[in-house]
Amino acid sequence: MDALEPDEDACREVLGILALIGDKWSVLVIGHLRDRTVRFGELHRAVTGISQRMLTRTLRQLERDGLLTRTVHAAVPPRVEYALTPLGTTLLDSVVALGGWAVEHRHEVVGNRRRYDGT
Amino acid sequence: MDALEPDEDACREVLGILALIGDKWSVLVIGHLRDRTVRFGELHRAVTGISQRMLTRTLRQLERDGLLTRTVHAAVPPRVEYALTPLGTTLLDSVVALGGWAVEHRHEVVGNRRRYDGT
DNA sequence: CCGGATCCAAGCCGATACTG
DNA sequence: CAGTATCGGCTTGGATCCGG
Repeated sequence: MDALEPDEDACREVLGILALIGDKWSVLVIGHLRDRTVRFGELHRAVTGISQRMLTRTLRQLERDGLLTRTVHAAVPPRVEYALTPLGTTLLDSVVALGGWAVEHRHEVVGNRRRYDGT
Repeated sequence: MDALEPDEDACREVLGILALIGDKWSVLVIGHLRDRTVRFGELHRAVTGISQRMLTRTLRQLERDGLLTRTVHAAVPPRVEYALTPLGTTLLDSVVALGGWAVEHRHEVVGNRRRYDGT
């Protein structure tokens, strides 16, 4: 694992960031913010199956990491908008690149699984 | 999310594969198999903190996906060796690439977190 | 409209003990 | 040596109700 361990405890940081990529909701949310600014309710409808709770938690974490911004417009009704930061955009690009691997090899992988399960 | 949704249900497959990357143990195990063939006990010692149970489960899943091979040498004492398949190697390359993003931006991310938590 | 707070079920994961 | 089996704690995530 040397390539992922420049020094000893950087490893935890890197793994923590990779875990972000592995999180289903994070990826979907980031994907939906690719080019636009999106409101909370809009995301709630767009990301199929996410609960309000999980959407809030996911957005908070991504905001904490500086991957997106949260802007509250004081008004009635309330209006909260989310958008990717430049940092978030670079991450999205990298994730899409890795997603390319998944798209390329997904048939191979599911084929392997079926063969393994059949055996 | 169009780039990750070539068609409707491919999305689940791709997300499932991305989840693999998010799995701490999978990444560490794959990393240790980069260039060598490794025995079970050797992995157990190399991957710090992993339990026997988790190592077995992780290896089984990676084998199921066709990312590594498991070869049993009938002998006493038993001897089981694990090695990356070509498919596994291509995944490792992609993961290392994404790990590059994490290494590049990790200070920025943890800085953001500290600022957020401080506020 | 946005999201915090609470309750509760499901599943993960480590520790431990036991087999071929 | 390389696992499997079982148990118990703990996290995770959905549902629901409530507040700004």
